[in-house]
Order: sequence, then C-alpha cells, then structure tokens
Amino acid sequence: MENISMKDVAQKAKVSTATVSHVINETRYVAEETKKKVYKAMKELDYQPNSVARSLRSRKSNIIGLLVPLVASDTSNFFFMSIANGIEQVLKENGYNLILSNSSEDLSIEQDQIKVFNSQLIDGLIIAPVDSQKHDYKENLRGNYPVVFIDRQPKELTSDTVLIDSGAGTYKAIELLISKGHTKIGFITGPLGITTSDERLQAYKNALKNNNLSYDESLVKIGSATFDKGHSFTKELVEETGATAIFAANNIMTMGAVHYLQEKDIPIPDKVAIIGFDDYDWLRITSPPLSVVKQPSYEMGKKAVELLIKRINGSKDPYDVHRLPSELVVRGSC
Amino acid sequence: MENISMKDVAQKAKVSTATVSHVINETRYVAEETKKKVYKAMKELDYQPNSVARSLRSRKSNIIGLLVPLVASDTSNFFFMSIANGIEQVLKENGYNLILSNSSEDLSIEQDQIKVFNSQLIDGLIIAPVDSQKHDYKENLRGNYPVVFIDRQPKELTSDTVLIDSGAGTYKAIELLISKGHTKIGFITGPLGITTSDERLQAYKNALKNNNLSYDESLVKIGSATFDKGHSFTKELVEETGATAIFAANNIMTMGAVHYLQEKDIPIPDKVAIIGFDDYDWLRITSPPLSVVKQPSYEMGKKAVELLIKRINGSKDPYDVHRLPSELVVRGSC
DNA sequence: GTGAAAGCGCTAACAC
DNA sequence: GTGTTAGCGCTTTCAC
Repeated sequence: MENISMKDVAQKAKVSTATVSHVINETRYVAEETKKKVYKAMKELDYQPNSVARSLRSRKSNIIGLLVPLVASDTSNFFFMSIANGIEQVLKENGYNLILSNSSEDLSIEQDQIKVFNSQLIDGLIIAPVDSQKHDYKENLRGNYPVVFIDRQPKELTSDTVLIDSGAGTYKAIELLISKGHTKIGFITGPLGITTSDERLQAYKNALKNNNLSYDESLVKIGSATFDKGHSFTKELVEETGATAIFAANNIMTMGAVHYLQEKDIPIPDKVAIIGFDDYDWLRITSPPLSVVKQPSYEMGKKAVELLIKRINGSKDPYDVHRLPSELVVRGSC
Repeated sequence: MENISMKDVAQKAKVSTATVSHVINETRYVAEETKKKVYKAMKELDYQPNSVARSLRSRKSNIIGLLVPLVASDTSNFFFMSIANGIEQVLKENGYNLILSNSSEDLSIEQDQIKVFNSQLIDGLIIAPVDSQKHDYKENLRGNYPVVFIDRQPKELTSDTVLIDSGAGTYKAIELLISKGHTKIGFITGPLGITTSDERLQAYKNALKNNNLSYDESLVKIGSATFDKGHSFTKELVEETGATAIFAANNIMTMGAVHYLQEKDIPIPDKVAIIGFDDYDWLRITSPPLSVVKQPSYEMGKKAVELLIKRINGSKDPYDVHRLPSELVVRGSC
C-alpha cells in the first residue's frame, strides 16, 4: 500500500499543504467550503497523518515514557502494573501515549533504557528508580524532557517526586499490634537501601520506641523480596524467635508469610497475628481475610501524570515532593 | 539545553554528516582514524541521536504497539500484564520498544487507539481484540504494518494469531472432576462471544458428553467477569442447584468462588471441589491450594513477538494460527 | 574512503 | 483566507 501524504491530499483538494495542515490542526481560520474539500479528499484517499514527521517538525511526540523495575516473579509486578494502568488512563485523557519500559530492577539496564528515551522520542518520563540512594540520576537524565520520580525518593531533588507515605501506614499497623498485646512483632522486608523499605523499617522502630518496647534485631528479617523468603523468614520468626505477630513490608513476602501460617495450620490471629502490604483482591480470599497497609497506586500514577504535564506545558515552579497517604485496612488477621 | 545534532558533531570532527551517520550505524567502511575523531566529537558534545528524525527518514521506528483490553478491576489485568511483560522482554532483546495501549475492553476506544497507531508510528502491532467475532478488524487495521492477534481469534484470518488452547486444559479439568465422582459440576464464565469463553464452555460440554453426563443448563452461570459475580454464582450453584464441584473459567471469578466457599466454611474439596483458571502465586495461599488450568502467558507474548518480527523483516508466509497448550495443575482443591 | 545534497512529511513564519 | 517555502535531523544515492 502506497503512503498517502499531505501533499496528495492538498493536490486532490486543490489547496496548499498549509491549508490541509491547518484544517487538521485547527490552527488558523479556514473557510467552511475549503474545509469540506479537504475533509473529502482526506476521506477519499484514506489519509493517515504521519505522526513521526509531525513530531520531528513540532518537537513534540505526545509520548510519555514510563520506566519501572519489574522482576520476573509473577507477583511483585502488581504494584507497578497497577500504577502503569493509572498512568495510562490519565495520559489518554490528555491525548498522550505511553511507552512502557522495564529496568528489571537492574541499574545498567535502566541506564540503557534511559539512553533510548534520551534520543528525543518522549515528551516526559515517569520513573521508579532502581537505585535512588546511591546512584545519581542527574547524569543520565539529561534529555531535554521533564522527569517525575515515583515510589522511591532520589537522593537529590532534581525533579518532581511522588511518594507514598508508607511509614504512616506501617506505624499504625505496628501500634495496632502492640495495642493488642503483642510484644514480639516480627518484621519482614526486602533489601534495604530503597527508600520504601527504609521508611517502613524506621516506622517499625519508631512505633516500638514510642510504646516503650525495645528494638530486638533478631525480630527483623531482611532478604530478597520473594515468596520463599517470606515463607522462611516467617518460619524462623515463629519457630525460633517466638514472634506472635508478623508484619510483612511488601506484597510478595506477605504471601509467603501467609502461606507458611496456613500450611502449618497456625491459627490467625489467635496464635500469630499478621498484617501485610498492598491491597489486592486476592487478599480477600485468605481465611481470615488479611489486614494490610494499602498504597494508593492509581492515585500515585495520576498525580505523577499531572505533575509531568504541568512541566511539559512549561511550569517553572520549584521541584516538589508529594506524599500520598497510605492506609491501614483492618480485616480479620490481627 | 541546546540540542546537539549530527551537523554539530560533523563540524566538530571535521567530517561530513554522512560519515557521522555511517559511523553510528556501521553502514559503510570508515577509516579507524576518522571513526575516532567522530566518537570523540560525539562524546564531547554529548550527542544524542534523534530517533524521530531517524524514523522519518528510514521509515522504521523500532517501536511495537501492544493493545490489550484491561478493565478497571485490580485483578483481571494480571493475565494481560503478564503477557505484556513477556512481550517487553523479548522485544528488548531485539532492539525494539513497546508502546502499551489499553482498549478497556471497549470497541470504540480500541478503534481510536488503532487510529493512533495507524499514523505511521509503529513497526508492528500485537493486539488482543475486544470483539474478535463480530467486528471486522480488516477495516481498521490498514496501517502499513504487520499485526499479530493474541488470545482471541478474529473471525477472518487476516494476520498471524497466537492462541492458548484453553479448551484442552478445561476438558482435562472437567474429566478429573468426573473421575472423582462428581456429576453436578457448576461452570462459571464471563460473557460468551469472545473465543476464549466459548472454547472453555464447549470443552465443558464435550467432557460431559464423552463421559455420558447430560448437559444441565442450570449448572452454567454466565455473567460479567467480576469477583462478585464469581461469588454469587457459586452461592447459587451450591445452595440452589446442588453442585458438588465448581469450575471457574477465568481468574477473577475463581477468586470470587473461593471467597464464597471460605466465607461459608465449606470444606474444600470434601463438600465442594473447585478448579480455577490461571496460575498466580496467590493461589498457593488458599487452603487447600487451588488446582487450576494454567495458561502460558509469557510464552504467548514471546511467540507473538517472534511472528511479528518475522513479518517486519519481510516474511510472506501464509498467515498462521499458533495454539499453545494449557496445562492442568492439580493441587488440593479437587 | 569520504562528501554533497536530496528529501522523508510535516509545521509555521512570512507574504499577499 | 490562503499559498510559498524553509527546515526539523537524519539516511542514502551519487559522485569523486
């Protein structure tokens, strides 16, 4: 199939390409009669505007990049995919499209993907950085497009950032467990060094301190964020450390923890209470239904898009960090 | 920040833009000395090639579109997101990028999104069509890029198609239930008319027939694919129709069904056996762990990409329908 | 072994 | 109200 260009339309409608362009973009007045001719020619030729040429000329692609750290495991992706979904929705309403890209939680892959984005393809980037604390993103992110960081706070404030205050939800969860009389509360987390993990552990410590409980290192288990680690950490905490309550600081380890308790027929919450992280439908089907700290992922995506579009439209406001509240959802497991 | 173009690099390196281009793309011989000069200039200027200009000129964007029908509910997306993940992975290995787009399971939104793609932006499209049986995609999909259909078979074979033979897994599941002595097997499904649902229902009927069980319409519940429908259908089947086994034909209704059984403390599988659809980590945490029909979503994404890239590279083979096998994973719930 | 220059399809400044 | 035309940054043909 041959490609129809604006020139073809212009010829057929007996007008100039400028007129065709202005009809399409409604960017200057065109007489009704002329418009009609142009529309007719477009229809007859089945004209499809070439968005690449348009982007080149207008220096605007209407495409937004999203770079998230998905790992192979089936479940850890839910959170970011949920965000992606929210972002996609809001972008569409604003006439933008989404390029989804995956850093696989690997810094060098992330840098490669950023290089792809730097080649003038996108109007803006939303990124959940792999290594927000040690790595300096200023060096890589020097494409001439605005950037919004999500979920993890970069060490320097060089862009707008949207975070979830997961500390607050964690703090409430731990306090709830304490109020129910638990003194040995196990804390299971993925690797430290990303802001979300650090924040949750800090909230755990604070809650203990403010309630006159001493911090016991043996109750804190740190390892890769996997189902199996969630499982084995819970086993250790319950069997060896004598924990009567478990807090899991991410969704996949939550599942591993629940799995262990159900497998051993340990009564929840009578023998061991548990509070998990992230709220998904599947948590409703455990028995009893799981209490969780819920993160507003959709809202985070939405907020990120709003900030990004504001920047694309030229805002020069000082960079801002937005914190969305996390919420403690109390169900039967504690 | 000013934009550095190839011209700047050429000037700095005292060569022509042609040479710079050939150095970057390794598309004709360039003397080592010259190459070095060019690389040096690129580095010093921090040159980022403009992929939009490249696409315009070379008529190749290295971008693939993916159009999937996600709906708002948190869980129904897992399947397609899992596919997206697989696709993204394989594309990256081949130097392509992914534009993710969402039809929201709505035909008119889908057509709008296809129009966006038709504007010469993408080199190929992978689509899980909303309405594969009634709607004729030939009319919309006339961009000059190859297309691969996934998950749902379009009524006419106008493109390569990758499907999962979910009928085979369903058949095995129903036969297993029959072999355990069940004669009243409830079947819960989302709306018919999409090939996957139709295929699963047909397999159910076939399994009954081949085992000399009569088909009882009151055991088949058809409705929107939601958690709550899965819940209420199961309730009706167990309380009113007297079903002793449940087969749920998609993942979200599976969850609703399990939720009902656990809520009512109905012993699984002693009182009611259940087999669900799609295999995710969270199914391991139900008690007992759920038996499911597992779909190879990653493999489907991978196969779709392979077919698409073959077409992009000019293959003129006749269109092909690939069927990937589904698998019955037997755990404790039946 | 390298350069000059046309042109991909569009937008927008300038002209009338 | 509309047309002419330069040029976005790159690839590629033709020339030497």
